[in-house]
Amino acid sequence: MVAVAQEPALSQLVRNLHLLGGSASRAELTELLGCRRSVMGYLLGELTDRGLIAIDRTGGQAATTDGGRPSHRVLVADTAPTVVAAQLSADTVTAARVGLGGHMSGRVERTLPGGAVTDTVDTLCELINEVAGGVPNLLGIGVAVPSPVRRSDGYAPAALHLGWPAVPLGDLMRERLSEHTVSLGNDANLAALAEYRHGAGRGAAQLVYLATAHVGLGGAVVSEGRLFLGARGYAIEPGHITVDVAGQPCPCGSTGCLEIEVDHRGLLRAAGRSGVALEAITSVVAELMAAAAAGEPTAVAAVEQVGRHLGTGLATLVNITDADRIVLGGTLGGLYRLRPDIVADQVGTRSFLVGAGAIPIMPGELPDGELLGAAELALQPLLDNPKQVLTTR
Amino acid sequence: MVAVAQEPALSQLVRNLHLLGGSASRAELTELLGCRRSVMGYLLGELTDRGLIAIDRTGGQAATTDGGRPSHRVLVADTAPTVVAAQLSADTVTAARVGLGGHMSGRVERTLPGGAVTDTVDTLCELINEVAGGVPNLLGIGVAVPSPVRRSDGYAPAALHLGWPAVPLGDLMRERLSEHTVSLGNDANLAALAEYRHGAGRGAAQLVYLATAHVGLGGAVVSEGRLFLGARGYAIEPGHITVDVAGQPCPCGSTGCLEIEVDHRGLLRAAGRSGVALEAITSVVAELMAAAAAGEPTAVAAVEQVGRHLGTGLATLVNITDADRIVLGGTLGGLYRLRPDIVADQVGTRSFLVGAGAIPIMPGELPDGELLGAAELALQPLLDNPKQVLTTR
DNA sequence: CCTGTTTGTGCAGTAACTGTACAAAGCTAC
DNA sequence: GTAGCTTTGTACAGTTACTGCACAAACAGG
Repeated sequence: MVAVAQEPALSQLVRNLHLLGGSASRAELTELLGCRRSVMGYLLGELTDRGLIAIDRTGGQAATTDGGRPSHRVLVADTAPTVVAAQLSADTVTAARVGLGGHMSGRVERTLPGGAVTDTVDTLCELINEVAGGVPNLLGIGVAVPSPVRRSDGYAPAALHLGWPAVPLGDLMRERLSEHTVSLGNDANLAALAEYRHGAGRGAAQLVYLATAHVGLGGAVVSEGRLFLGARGYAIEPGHITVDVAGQPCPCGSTGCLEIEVDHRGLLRAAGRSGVALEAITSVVAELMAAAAAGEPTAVAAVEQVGRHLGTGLATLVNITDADRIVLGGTLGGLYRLRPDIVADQVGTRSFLVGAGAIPIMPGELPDGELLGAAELALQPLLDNPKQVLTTR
Repeated sequence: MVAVAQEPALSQLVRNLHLLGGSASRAELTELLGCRRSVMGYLLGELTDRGLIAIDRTGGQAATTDGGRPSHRVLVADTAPTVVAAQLSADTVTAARVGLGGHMSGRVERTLPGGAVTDTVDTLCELINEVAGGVPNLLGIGVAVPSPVRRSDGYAPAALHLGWPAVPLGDLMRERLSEHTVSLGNDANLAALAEYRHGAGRGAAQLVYLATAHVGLGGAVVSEGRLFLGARGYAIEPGHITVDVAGQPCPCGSTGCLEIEVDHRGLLRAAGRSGVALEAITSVVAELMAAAAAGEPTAVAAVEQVGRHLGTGLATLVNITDADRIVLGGTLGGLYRLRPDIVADQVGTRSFLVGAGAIPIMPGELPDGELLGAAELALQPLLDNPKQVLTTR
């Protein structure tokens, strides 16, 4: 209903190369951009001059040569800029290097000792500095955070699941990493972005993503290729969608909220195992999922109940967003794999205007989606405006 | 969190002129585009050559001359293309001519006789042909429809409030208006777009719009300047957000849905006046609102109850969209004017991360928002790509 | 080695701006 | 009324980012 203006060809080219994993044949790219071969020559020349790409002319292993001249291979060059991605979760911090194309290397993980906010930020930034050390052409640092994050500056107004008050997380990190550009994003948002670009969400016009991690529930929408962030960056808090009016009371004052019914504690409660200590939740949930997969009746019943509630919540999100793809991350992906029928049935019967089965539901494909998404965030300037980022020569 | 590529200057210029009502000083436009005066000269030359604008050099009534040379006035030319906007509602059809800048002329309205779908479409298209007759440079026809509309082709999967089955409305209209480009959109979406561009939603990053018309409830979101349509165009059906778990049963199977509680029938029910005939609803609601304004207790109580439910529903929408502006159209705007405190309180206390009063709520400013929005839809190609639309010379 | 197919390249050309220097138009003060 | 100031429009010579065409290169099959 509302069209868009065409975007600069160079940016399109870099984005396509990135989405193809950093390697593509020249002919393939020409096809995707819909431009002449001479234009591609000009564009590749620009990028080669700036050290972003290298071209392999040997055409040795050209897959499909229909009798014609084999196409050159376009690769991300060694001299191309790289980013460092980091993830903060309830009990660990992770960091890795990621280049254009989305390939991750040097991944390190560390257990959080707990303690004050500044201690955690210190640990996180130390890990980042370790990974960033010696990286020659570091474009920036992207960080995935398990709390709402203000888009303008990375302020975290309420990191509930970390037990934190409002924290100017962006400022704290920039103080400690002052020589680099630091961008922060909510972990569910970033995982959704990663799935959209490199995983189960590829090609969706309107992607709804939902995931459970350690505690709580995160969600995101990628709409026409862009994260739906809202005015401040706090959009899509799916936790308090009502899925069962006769359900559990929620601290928010309502009952049967999606978060309460389908997060890890909700799943354990459904299996009659309330009161598991926070530290043990991840492993107990893993056991429960294994038991359900093995057919243990209590576990199966819990999965079924949570699956129904999940489907109900998804239907509400589908009605609001008119999604054409649903991706489930974390434990929700495993849960869906066990009983796809229950989730799909709820979505089909409760969403208006959409026939049952019309919306593909799939588990997330990326084990490190949050981390990869954080890299996407840091790579964004390169994708949007390659010329500006790659200072000439 | 995700930046955008800059758009072509010519398109930006046309859009700015449109948003300024079709008349602006040259200096003002230069300031808005952030370009040099010479660039503005080039751009205006292009548009003048193509007959879109005219320049008034007399500078007679220059408002602010700080001692310098007064700026020329840029106006939409008589030779500029025009569109015809039409609106289909439950009991009437309306049409008018609209030009760049959003000025409406030749508005005509006709009562619908009822009858089969094709009769209604006939009446609508006859009215459009009347208004379109003799228009010299007709760019296209935009139509606002009180039902979901598929963005790809204008198919209406369920025009519930018209009592219609699924109808290929776009095809039916294009058959009858084959010489023109016809675009269809949902009326709430289009009213929201109009309020965003010309009314109470100006400047919002994330606008939530909600309105009641004859029967039912419509909603829309304008996100970063663009309508949030979803994959097919069916996004933001706000009618079935739960606002009162102990509320009225809804045909959808749930209870206390937003639509059931706050649409015209809900308002009348709250005032103890169920069972008003469909034809009389509009006038009886008007009476009720007048009585509430005059302080009549039953009417006031009804307004208060509906206001609370409205606020609850808005809070849910705010939590999902992270809005920074709420515009209420139709009767909801009047209701808000009567008791702004009740609505604002509910929104403030029930939306996470946002302090009370942080989100400006305002009644719609445009009495013919749907119609104006339909014009926006038809004008869109001109705004997006002026060069392509204005065939040279 | 010739043919057919597909692909890369050199180069001249163009659309869409951009920057600078300068002229024009108004107001104010003398 | 004209000099001085401010702000604004204009002419014109670049520059950037492509675009189209003609041609050469690389491979497969006969």
